[in-house]
Amino acid sequence: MSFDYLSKLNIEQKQAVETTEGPLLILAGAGTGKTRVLTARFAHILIQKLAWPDQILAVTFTNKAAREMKERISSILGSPAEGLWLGTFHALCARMLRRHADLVGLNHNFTIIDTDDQLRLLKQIMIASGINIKNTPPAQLLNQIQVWKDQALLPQNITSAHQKNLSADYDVSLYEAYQNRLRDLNACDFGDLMLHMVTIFRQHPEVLKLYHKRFRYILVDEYQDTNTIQYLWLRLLAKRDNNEAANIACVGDDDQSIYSWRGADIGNILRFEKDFPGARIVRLERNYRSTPRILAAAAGIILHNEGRLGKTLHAANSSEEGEPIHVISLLDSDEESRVIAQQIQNLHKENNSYAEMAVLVRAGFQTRPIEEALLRANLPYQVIGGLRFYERAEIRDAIAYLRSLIQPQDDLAFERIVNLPKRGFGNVALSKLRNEATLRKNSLQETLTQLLGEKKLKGKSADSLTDLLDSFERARQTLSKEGHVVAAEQLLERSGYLQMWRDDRSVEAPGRLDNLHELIRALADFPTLEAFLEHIALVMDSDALNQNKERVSIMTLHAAKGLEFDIVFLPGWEEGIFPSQRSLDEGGNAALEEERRLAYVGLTRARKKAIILHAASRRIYANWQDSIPSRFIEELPDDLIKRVAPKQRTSSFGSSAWQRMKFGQKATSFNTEFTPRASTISIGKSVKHPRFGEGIVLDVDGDSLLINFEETGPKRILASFVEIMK
DNA sequence: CTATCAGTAGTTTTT
DNA sequence: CTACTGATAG
Repeated sequence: MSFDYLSKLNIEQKQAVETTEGPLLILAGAGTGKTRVLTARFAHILIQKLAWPDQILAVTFTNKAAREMKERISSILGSPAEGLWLGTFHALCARMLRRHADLVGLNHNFTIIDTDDQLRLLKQIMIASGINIKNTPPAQLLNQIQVWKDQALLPQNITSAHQKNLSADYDVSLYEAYQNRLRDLNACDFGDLMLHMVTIFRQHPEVLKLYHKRFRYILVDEYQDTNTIQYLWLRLLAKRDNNEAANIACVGDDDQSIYSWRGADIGNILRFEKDFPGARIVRLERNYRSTPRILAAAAGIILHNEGRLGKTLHAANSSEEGEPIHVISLLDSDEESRVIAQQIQNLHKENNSYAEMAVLVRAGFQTRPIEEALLRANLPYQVIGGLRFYERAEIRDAIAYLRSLIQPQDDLAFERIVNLPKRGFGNVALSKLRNEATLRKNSLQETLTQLLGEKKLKGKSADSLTDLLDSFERARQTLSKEGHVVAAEQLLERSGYLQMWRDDRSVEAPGRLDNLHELIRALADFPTLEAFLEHIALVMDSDALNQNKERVSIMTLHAAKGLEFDIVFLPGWEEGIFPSQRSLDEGGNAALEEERRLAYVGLTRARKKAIILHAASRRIYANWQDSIPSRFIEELPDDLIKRVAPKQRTSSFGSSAWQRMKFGQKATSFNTEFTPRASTISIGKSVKHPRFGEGIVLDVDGDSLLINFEETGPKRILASFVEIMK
């Protein structure tokens, strides 16, 4: 057998692959071939026959990473990799929990509920215990419960020390009540998937032993992002009774730990050698992605952090230094967006593909002005992140219908759709039904069926509810006869849910209908509704669809981790924005270091070119705010950057703000083709825009024109994007 | 029960 | 500015 997976590896990578026995920490810097090593290691263990496929546990954080790994393993092996224990922490825990559910009082077919359901449930519990929801928001407690769960804390483990972030109005008994209610509903929230498994491992050593026997090798991706419970879960699985060294290999990069606010504990990776005595450490420092200049700039920033394991990236292909990092200083945030659009346009003319450019922002609100600028310049873009397919309201509604169909006792799902479309059954009636259901110790759906049978409900609402229940009944029959796809479609149709959107005259309605049809289509990819629901509960990503599109990507720095682009724009490098004020206020120096790691992540996304921008004045919501350049700009080594500033303008723009800019005096002439043509354009002229068509100029403000378009009405457009008509 | 309005808050979010 | 929530009127 000759599998050519080792020859492509460098010496450190090879070492990481071939050191199969004992604990191993692979410190893999950005762009050093981490995924390649992980998959090669996996394949190596199989090919050397050190273990069977089902004796390796491979854990990732994202479904995307799991999918990628699976594909690459298959391609090394030359056959599809089946039966692997490869997946996200949550997916793997769900798989285990289905086998041992009874040990925590659940049935094996438990439902995994989403955030909406969690909140609704907790709200009900709080109202039931007479708490004023207005003063004590359920969301706050829910958040705390999640934090507790991430720390592996059960209700009985909560002490006053764990509650100091929470007002006294939130009693711990609420957490207990929430857990009890979940158990009664045969449901789990996301945190429970891990919490229950850790609980089971701790209370039932015989179960843990099963997995000890099974897993000979453990691989963990993104170890720097593990939180306490994930760490405990791993340690329980890795540490054996006889103190024999576990074959656990963790890959991570302490410099890319950016999720502490979600409970990720950078200490886990820093502590690795202590946790696993005799651990070996392999550093991957050869970067195959970026130019030496970009790497040096990133290094210059991250050097300011303390408490690192220490690691320096070297460019593997260092024949050319590469371009300096551009730092563009601008007057205001509007100009920032315009310059980004302008530069994208220029770079595209120089044969750079849109798909190889990305704009990485610190926070979501920064995307809108950039989107607008790209839209005006008629440049193709996509915003990554935001609402994912399965988070859209109509999809969640449809899912609630499907859950109610196969699990009539799923009250949370039923509540969501009982009055959707409107069936004259609002909050008042719903809480009456809830009370009645509690009395009868029955599900909402069953209780409603009984009440209708007893003729306890009358009028229009009784009719439409009878219709609803009838739709469920018929769909259940269809399910057994014609399969789940037909049944699902029939249910959504007969219940009037699809019609509700057809009747909706809003602009979003057609899109929502499309999504619903897409959902029905996707059902065919799964053998059963149960399999489909499990998939969407755990595999909520949909970015597999968006690849290879010839578009500029706009996303947050967090969302960009793991991705790479030729050219990366980094706007908003201003104190208060990046580093984020809120972060600094709440987390002090630790938070500043995390912000700095974010900057490091941002820069190392770029292969060839990184462009940092900052503005002296930024529009935040309604008003303008002055801002000074980010300290991270000052931390960049001077010889690696090139400062670029627009021409000093004579227009009415705030020159006082400009004066306050730290780099104002250094500002050189703006050297891109950013040429306002306002001089030739005046009020009353007819102009033509590639996207909006023809219009009349109503107002001129510098290079920004107010144009009344024939088709779309007045819009603000950059002068360079329109043509003057004779 | 539903529609409308006023008031409020507004980092990051792999599952 | 806007998107979401809760209270109030119809």
